Formats: sequence, C-alpha cells, structure tokens
Amino acid sequence: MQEDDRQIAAFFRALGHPTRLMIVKGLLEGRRCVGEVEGLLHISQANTSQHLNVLKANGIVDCVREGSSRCYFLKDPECVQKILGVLAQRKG
Amino acid sequence: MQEDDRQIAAFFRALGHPTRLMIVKGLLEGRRCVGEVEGLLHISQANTSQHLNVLKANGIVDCVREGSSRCYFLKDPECVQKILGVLAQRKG
DNA sequence: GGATGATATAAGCATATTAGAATATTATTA
DNA sequence: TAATAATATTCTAATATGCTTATATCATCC
Repeated sequence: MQEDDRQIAAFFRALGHPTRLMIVKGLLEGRRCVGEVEGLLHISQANTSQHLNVLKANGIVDCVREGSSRCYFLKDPECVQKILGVLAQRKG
Repeated sequence: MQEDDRQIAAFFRALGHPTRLMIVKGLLEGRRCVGEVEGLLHISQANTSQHLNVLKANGIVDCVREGSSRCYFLKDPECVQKILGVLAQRKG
C-alpha cells in the first residue's frame, strides 16, 4: 500500500462526514472564519473547531490569522470543485 | 442538509478506508469475484465480504452471480476514474 | 440428497469518531 | 494590564468501525 493511497483514503475519510462536507462546500464560496462556519451550519463552536481541525490535518484546508479570528480556506478549491462536479452527475 | 449531500458524504466515507480504496482501484481494472479480491489484498474472506458490502451499500459497486461465485464491479467506473485522476494531481 | 466450494452473516471485542461541556489560549481593546 | 472576543483543547460518554472467529447460506457436482 502506497503512502499516496493512504493520503487519498484520508482525504475521502475527511470528507466523509456530512458536517465536514458542508463546511467544504461553504468554503468553495470563499474563506470563512470559525464563527461564520459555526453560524452557517448551526453547530457548536467546539464542534466547528474540531471538524475544521480534521480537515486541516488531512490537508484539505488551511488557515490564516486575521485579527482576532482565523480564516479557513480550501488548499485546492479546484480539486474539490472538480470532484464534487463529477459526483453531482454520477448515476445512482 | 440535502439528501444528495448525505449520499455524497456516504460515498466519501465508503472510500475513506485504505482497504476499500484498494478494492475499488482493483475493480477499475475489471470485475473481480470475492476470492480474487481476497487474494489480491491478503485479507480474510469475511473481511473482504464486509468491505465489499459497505461499498455496495453505498452504491459504489454492485455484483452479479457467476456460477458459485459472485462478481463485483464498479457501478460507475468513469466517475471513480475521474475522481482519482483529479486527486492524483492535487497539490499536497 | 450429501459433500464441497464460494460467499455472507452474526457475535464479540478493541479501537476510533463524534459531540457536548468545561476550560485554556491568543489577540484586541479599553 | 484587565476585560473581552475568538478560537482551540481537553475530558467524557455515546456511538460507530474494523477485524476475528464461528457459523450459515447458496450453488454445483457427484
């Protein structure tokens, strides 16, 4: 088993949670700070932070400090966009 | 949260295990019966069957009887191929 | 119909994930 | 520097996953 494959599986697993998928879809529209994500999805602050951390640990998002808050963004939005595009038109 | 999104998350989750990713990559080359998958990945028969079942439950593979064995195949190989292609060239 | 080969299912245990509550950290502002 | 806002971390309980062992099912061949 190649390391690449492990990373790919990790990528899938990270996106394999409804909440995280929603976060990623939200980030397709632009960077968002934690509070914004929280408000968008109506989940707790801690849980938001935890999910963002999973996405970050798996190389899907990254963040920058912006004043007192932290902005999260997709590291490779085109990649995500393409994959979701393919999935959108897959046959059931 | 749309039902579509749940299905997409489920798709990701199903592929989010190294063994299942390997199974799917194997099936890209053609249909395989359970015993073949088992031999290819060096995992137990029961475990092979279980993983195949997860993939089937999430609409990624299907199977047909072929004599005394069962052949599994990707329901939408192009879709899988495209997604793996995108991932292969994503920036770390 | 009984034996055998191929696969599926069930039970049980270990480990991982998830979410909530509480607390800690870090940066800004007064 | 104290207070506050924003986010992260820790702890915990509940639930889900993954794997092994054992057993069941189903088709084929004699």
